[in-house]
Amino acid sequence: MTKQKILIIDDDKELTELLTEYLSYEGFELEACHDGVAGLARAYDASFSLILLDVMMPKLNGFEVLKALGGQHSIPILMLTAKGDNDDRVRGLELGADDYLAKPFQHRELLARINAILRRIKIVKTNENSIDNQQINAVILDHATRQVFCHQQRVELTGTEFQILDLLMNNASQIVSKNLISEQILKRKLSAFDRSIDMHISNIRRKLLEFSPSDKLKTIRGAGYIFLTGETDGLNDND
Amino acid sequence: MTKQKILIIDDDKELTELLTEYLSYEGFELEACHDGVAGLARAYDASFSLILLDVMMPKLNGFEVLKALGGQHSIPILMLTAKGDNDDRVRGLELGADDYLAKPFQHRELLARINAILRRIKIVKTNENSIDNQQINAVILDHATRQVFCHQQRVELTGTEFQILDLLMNNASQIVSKNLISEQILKRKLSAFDRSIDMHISNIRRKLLEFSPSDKLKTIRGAGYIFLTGETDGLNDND
DNA sequence: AAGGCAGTGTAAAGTTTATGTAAAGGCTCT
DNA sequence: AGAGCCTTTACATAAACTTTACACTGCCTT
Repeated sequence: MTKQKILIIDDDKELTELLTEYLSYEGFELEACHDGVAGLARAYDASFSLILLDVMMPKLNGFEVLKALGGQHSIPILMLTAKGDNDDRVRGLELGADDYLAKPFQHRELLARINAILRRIKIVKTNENSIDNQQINAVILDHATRQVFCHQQRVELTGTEFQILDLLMNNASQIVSKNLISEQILKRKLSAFDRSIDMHISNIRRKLLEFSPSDKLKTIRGAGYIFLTGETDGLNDND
Repeated sequence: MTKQKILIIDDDKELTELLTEYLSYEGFELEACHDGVAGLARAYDASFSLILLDVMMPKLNGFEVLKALGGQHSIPILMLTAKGDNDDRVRGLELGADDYLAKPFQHRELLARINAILRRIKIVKTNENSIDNQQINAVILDHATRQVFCHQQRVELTGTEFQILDLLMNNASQIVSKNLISEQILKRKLSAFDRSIDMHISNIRRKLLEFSPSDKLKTIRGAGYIFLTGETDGLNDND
């Protein structure tokens, strides 16, 4: 997966530099704004995974930024503040912040809180997309018995092949990157010349094609693979 | 919506009663367990929306319960503890807790934190089910499947072309410089006689024109390109 | 107004990179 | 040791990207 981007909105440049260095080291991509107005403008960029928002700032303070974004903002917000009193925390949370950390804080705690928020989002997204026993495009995947059928005929898949097909079917019609497959199924980072995934895909393709005339796995060069739903969803390139 | 259920795991019966009363009043349905083993057993009931987990408990402490549930548990967990020290908090968060609140706490802060977690989950679920497409000037860009449509017809773009079009559409009606395109998409500085961007633009133009009579990419000599919105936004000088 | 120049459009050639797959190698379990 | 599975190697192929080359366009200079 690509690096997750974090937006820091804080007028303390020394702090933003420190955090940028620390969080970059932890694998995030950082961008800093030094006042509320600039920060608010950037906060609409959906490519950010999380926003670190200071309360005390020139032009527009943290609470005002929160209000402007509205309670339903889709990017999670972690508030940072010098004042750590209870009412302040509650106010921030009620205005839509996801968490609240009082300065000074230890970097490790900030990281843990960031990860907690991102982890929860990831879990929710994963659960939202997974179904237990599904049939798509003549392929049936039975989790209980770990069997796969294609056009009512049994297909013999290995464990890894089953998991990859499962992942692809859970995200049918959507691109699934090799990177994701590697991390989710093979439990390792995808390294430069690793061809394992290509091989597994190749094998799944071959086995499914034994019982079906059409290739159900579409390659998106440079991006990943898609399990085709079979409805003419615009994915077939010859209609 | 039906009432959301919260599971409290805490051996302090006085506290659980207080919380039960308070949170019931706030519209939640409560259930309490008074030791780790009983709590762990109930924690697998997916009908709970959230778990309040005490650290200091007989039989199995909060950290052990967390570990047993694993980092990917689908029910969010808010830890409660008498010890509020940093290491403890970080440990809890790293083990999979979503938040951490030190006793004694004000009921209102607990409620705010509970709501913050539940709100985030709701937002993510809502977003996940809504499609993340944008349509401008008869061009639709679908991020999930990485497909592009122009006047309802599929346009085959390469990865780089897709990214450039995405960038341009995200800044529709605004000038996007070649420099920016080069740095954002091609990940390199734009050098003197580099014509790559011109080529990509040319290809995107050609592909879109197959399905549309009007050119959607306007060249601003010496400055960059603009994705036209189609409304007469003052950018079209000849139609 | 003519000429020159830098920026742009695009076809075509050249280069790089990603992918498909057979085959060999290696690991693990029995 | 054998079977089964996963990974690596190797090579062919296809796709994408960049460079080259030349025509054209708009703008500035003279």
